[in-house]
Amino acid sequence: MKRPPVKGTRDFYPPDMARRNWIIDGWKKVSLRNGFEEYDGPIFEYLKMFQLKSGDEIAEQLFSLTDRGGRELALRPEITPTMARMINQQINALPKPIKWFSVPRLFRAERPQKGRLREFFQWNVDIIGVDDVLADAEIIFTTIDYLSSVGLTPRDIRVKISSRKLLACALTNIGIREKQLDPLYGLLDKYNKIPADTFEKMLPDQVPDSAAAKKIMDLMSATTLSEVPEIAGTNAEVDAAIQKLARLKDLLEQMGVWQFCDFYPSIVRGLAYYTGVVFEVYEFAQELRAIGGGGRYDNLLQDFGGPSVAATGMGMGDCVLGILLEEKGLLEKQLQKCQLDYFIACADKQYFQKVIEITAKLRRTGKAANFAYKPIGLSKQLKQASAQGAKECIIIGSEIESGRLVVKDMATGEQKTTELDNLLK
RNA sequence: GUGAGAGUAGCUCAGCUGGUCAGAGCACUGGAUUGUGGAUCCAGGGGUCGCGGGUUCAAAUCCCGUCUCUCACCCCA
Repeated sequence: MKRPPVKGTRDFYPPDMARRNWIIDGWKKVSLRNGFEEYDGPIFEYLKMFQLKSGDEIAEQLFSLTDRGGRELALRPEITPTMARMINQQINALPKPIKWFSVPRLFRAERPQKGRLREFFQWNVDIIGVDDVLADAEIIFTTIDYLSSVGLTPRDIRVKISSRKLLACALTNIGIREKQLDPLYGLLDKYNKIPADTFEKMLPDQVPDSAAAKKIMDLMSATTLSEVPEIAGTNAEVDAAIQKLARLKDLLEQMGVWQFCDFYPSIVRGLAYYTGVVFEVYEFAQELRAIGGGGRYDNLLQDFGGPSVAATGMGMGDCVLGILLEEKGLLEKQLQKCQLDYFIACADKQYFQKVIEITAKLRRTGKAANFAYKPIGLSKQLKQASAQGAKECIIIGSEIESGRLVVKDMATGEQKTTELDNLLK
C-alpha cells in the first residue's frame, strides 16, 4: 500500500538528502566566509507573532494549532519575526553590526506548485544596525557569492535591483497620492510577470490620468538610473534615492559582482514593510519564480516592540534553487556520494573474521570503512565497493597469515601488498 | 478559493477504436565468475492497472462518482 508524504512535503531518501545537505552546507559555508553568525529559534511561535508583521489574514496561510494550555501557535512560515524578537531582547548587549544567518525549515499552508512547497528550507542573511547601503551591498554580494560558488554565471541568473524609496518619491512626483502607493505597488510588481498589453490595460484602473499612466509605463521600462529624473522630474528626495542606488552600484562594482545585476524599477516585492533597496534574483530566462529576494526593512524591529534600528536582509528557498541547479546540471556534477576510505573484502570466507576485526580497527583510527555482511564472492564484494564509492579496497587473503594484505586503488585498479601494521598506523 | 491535466512495477513510461493487456527500460536479487569491480549476458522477485460503482459475454481500455498528484490563477513573507 502506498503512503505518500503529506501534500507539499518531501521524503528525503539518501540521494535527496545528499542534495539537500550539499545546498545547505553551501549556504552555511558562504555565510560564514562573509562574516555572518548562525542562529536559530523554535520551529513554532505564537500565532500573534506572525500576524504582527503580515496582518491577521496570514493565519489562513499558516499551519496553526492550539496547545493544551490554550496557546494559539503556528509553525513558522518565516524566521524574520523570530529574529526580530531575539534581537530586540538583547539589542543592547549585541555587538554591532549584527550579521546573522539561519537556514530554517519553514511551513506555509499554500497550494503547492512548481518551486513552491508547504515545507521547505530557506537561507536567511541579515545585517542589523547599519543604516548605509554598504550593508545592502554586503547582502547582495553574499547572495551572489553563493550562487556563483555553485557554478551559476551572469548568463544564468540576474539580480534585479530597485528602491522602494526611489519608487515612492518618483511616483509622488508623477502625481500619485500617498494613499494610492500601496495598492499600486501590487500592480507594478506584476510588470515583468504579465504581458505588457495586459499591464497597460490594468494600469488605468488605478491611475486614471493618462499622462501619469504614460509616465509610469516609461518608468517601468527604464533600465538606467539617469532615466528616472527625466521621466519623473527631480527634487531633493529623488536625488537622494538615486544617489543611494548609484553608490550601491559603485560598491557592487568594487566587489566585482555588478555584472550579475540590473537596475529594475518594477521590482517592488509584495511586502509592505520594505523601506529602501529591494532586489530579487531570477534565472535568466525567467521561467521560474524568483530564486530569492530581499531588501531594507528599517521599521521592522520597532514594529516588534523594539527600538528603531536599521535592517537589511535576504531570503532564498531551496525549492526553486534546486530546480534551477538540476536544470543546469550543476547538482549531478558536484554531488559526490558517500565516500568510503576503505572497503574490506575477503578472498576466502575463512578470513571473514579478519575482515570484521580490521574494519573495526580502521574505523577507530577515523577512517570510513565498510564490508559485506555476507561472505559472497570477491567479485561481488568489489562490485559493492565501487557501488559504495570506496577509494580503496582491502583484500584479505592467504597473505594475512604473514600479516600482509592487498590494497587496491579503485580508481586506477592498481594494487599493492602492504603490511597490516602500516595500514593501521 | 477557481480552472486545466494526469493516476499502470521502487522510478520513467508503453498498452487505451473493449477480447494473449498485465508489458519495456532502469533499479533490485541471484547466476555466468569459489583471488579481482564499474561492462555484458541469463534468470528471478515485484503491480487486485488510484479507489468505488455502472455498461458488457468480456473493462487498464467506455460511462459516472470519488480520492490523490501535477500545472496555472489568487497569494507569495
